[in-house]
Formats: sequence, C-alpha cells, structure tokens
Amino acid sequence: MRNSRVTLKDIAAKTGYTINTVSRALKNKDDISLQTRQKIQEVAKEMGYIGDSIAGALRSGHSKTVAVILGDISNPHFAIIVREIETGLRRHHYSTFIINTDENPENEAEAIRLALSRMVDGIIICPTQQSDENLTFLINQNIPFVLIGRHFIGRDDCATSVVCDDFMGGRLATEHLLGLGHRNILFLNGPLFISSASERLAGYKEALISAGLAFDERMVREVPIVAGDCKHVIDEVVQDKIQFTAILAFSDLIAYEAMYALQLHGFQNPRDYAIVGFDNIQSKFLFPFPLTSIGSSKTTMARRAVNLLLEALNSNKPIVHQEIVLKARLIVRASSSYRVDSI
DNA sequence: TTCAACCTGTTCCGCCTCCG
DNA sequence: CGGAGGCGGAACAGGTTGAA
Repeated sequence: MRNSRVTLKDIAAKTGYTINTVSRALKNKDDISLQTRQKIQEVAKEMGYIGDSIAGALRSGHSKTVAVILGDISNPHFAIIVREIETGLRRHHYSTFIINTDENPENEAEAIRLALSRMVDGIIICPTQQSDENLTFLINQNIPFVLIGRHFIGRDDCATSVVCDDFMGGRLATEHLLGLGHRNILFLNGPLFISSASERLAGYKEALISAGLAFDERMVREVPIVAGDCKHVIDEVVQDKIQFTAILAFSDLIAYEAMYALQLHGFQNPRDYAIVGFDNIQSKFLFPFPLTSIGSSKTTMARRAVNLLLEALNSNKPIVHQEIVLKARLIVRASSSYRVDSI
C-alpha cells in the first residue's frame, strides 16, 4: 500500500518532467538547465518532498552513512570520540549510525550485521577483542573499516587502526608514581585480551623493572571495563589486605569508581593514596576530582580515523593498511599529589 | 513454492534541439 | 555539419508482496 509521502513521481507529474529529470534537478546536476532546476526545486519544496535515501542507496550502492560501533557509549571517553567522529563525517556529508556493544562479542557481531544490512559505506569500530572472529568477518565483507582505540596485535597488515601509544602510557604513568616515591602501585587493569590493557601492563612492568623493582602479579587486578563494576574488585583488594600507596587505573572511569569504592573503606584521595587514570576525559569535561591521567588527543584520534575511512571510501585502489600510533601524554593533577616520602 | 511485479531513486546511454 | 546542452527511456538495486 502506498503511503502519503511525496516522491519524485509526484513532482514529475506536477512539473511535467520525467522522474529522471526531477531526480537530477534535485541533485543540482549541471546537465539540467538552471531554470528547470529552480522550478523543480521550488515545486519539491512546496510539496514537502523528503528524499528516500534507502531507495537511493539501493541503486547507487552508497548510503553516505558510516556505522560507529563502540563498547560503552556511557563512557565519556567514547562520547567525546563519537562527537568528533560525527562532526568530521558530517563535514563530508556522511551521517553517523552509532551502535553500542556493551563490550559483548555477540552484540558486536550483531552490530556489524545490522550495519551491513543498513548498507553503511564504512565502519569505525572499537573492537571487543575476545576473539578475532568478528574482525575476520569484517575483512571478508570487503567493507572499508577502521579500528579505533585498539588493534589486533599481529594482524595489523589486514586492518587499519588508530590507537594511543598504550605501552608508553602505562610506562609514563608508572614512572610518574615511582617518581613520587611509590613502590606499591596497584594496577586496576582491563581484561588482557584487549590490546590497550596488555600494552599498558607491559609499560607498567617495564617502568618497574627499569627502577629495579620486582613485578608482583598480585598488584594487578582485572576490572571489567563496562562502567559500574569496579567496586567488588576494590572490596577484594581491601579484604586481601593488599598494601598500596598508589593506583594506576585502566581508564578515568575506573579511577573514579575506585576512588568512590575506596572512600567507602575510609581511604581518601589524595590524603591516603595517589591515583592516575587513562583517557584524560577532563580535557573535555569538568569534574570535581582533579584526576591525573594519561591521554592522547581524542580529537586527533577521531579525525585520523575519519580521514583514513574517507580515503578508503574515495579510493578505487586496494587499501594499504596502516597503524597510526598517537603519542601518550601525562597530565598531572591533584589526584597524584600524595607522596610516600612526605610521611 | 516459485516467480513476477512493485517500491523509489540513480545511472548509463542516447535522442532531440539549437547555435555557430 | 558538428558539438554541446537539455532531457528522457530503460535498466537496475534488493527486499517484499501477492498471485499462480
């Protein structure tokens, strides 16, 4: 059954031109005279015409839409990145289709299928990484995609990625705390199948070893990276009587949750311990807790991802995959002002 | 169960007109 | 006569629907 929506056919009937001419006039094609274009555009406006982009995509094979698939859009880090991506894509007349996976590989597989079924032209994805099954599926679909924030170690030849220098980030953060006299640094890390978690851990170890300290695996605790699940890890740490004077957190969000959970056990920052997060979300949001953090420019990360994807979309040549590694920076704030040698 | 028709907009190709 | 501009015809994309 036909709905009441105005189509090219209606405009063609009203103006006396064919559907073809109407379509091209509305696209402002220069093989249609300016006078005809203006007339058709005027009638289309009067009739309230809104193009059917799905029909257009069906024929042209391009929807001018990019899917952005992320693990947890409630994390401000991702929210900032999404905003930058959306702005960048809009500048090039692409719309953005955001899908959240909750860091669940099954949701991720469904998200990819949904994006493909909507005929998106490309995908920017922060992969869940529990396996490389979804990566393989993406590669086999032959659709341009860019990994953001994480990469598949050993498979950089088949996927383009934009990441932060996580190894250096882990090292910088740990060296900062060591420099403040801390020797017992608790690392609330993400699951190790995530590239950023394994590389930050490598940086953490490297800093300890360079300082002549032994790596103690009891000081590394795995925290689920979806927001709101850090408290029980802190409860365990307190229960196990783990001695620490400083904390390195996998993300700022985990750092905030840890600070909250520790407060319930009577620990106050910065009075009782120093803490360093990751992502530097305070570069864009104002929080009442000045958190020392490792960051790389989220704007640069998003722009590079968008540009790499657009290059792939606009190029007829096979994609040359590359890994872009952005420099990690330490931003010192009051949360790490506690020094061990000050007591 | 099969298959044609349909939906809507785009693209390729070609025709007609006009002008120099 | 030839080239350029302006426009139209037909094919087509892939999923859905309904008739045979």
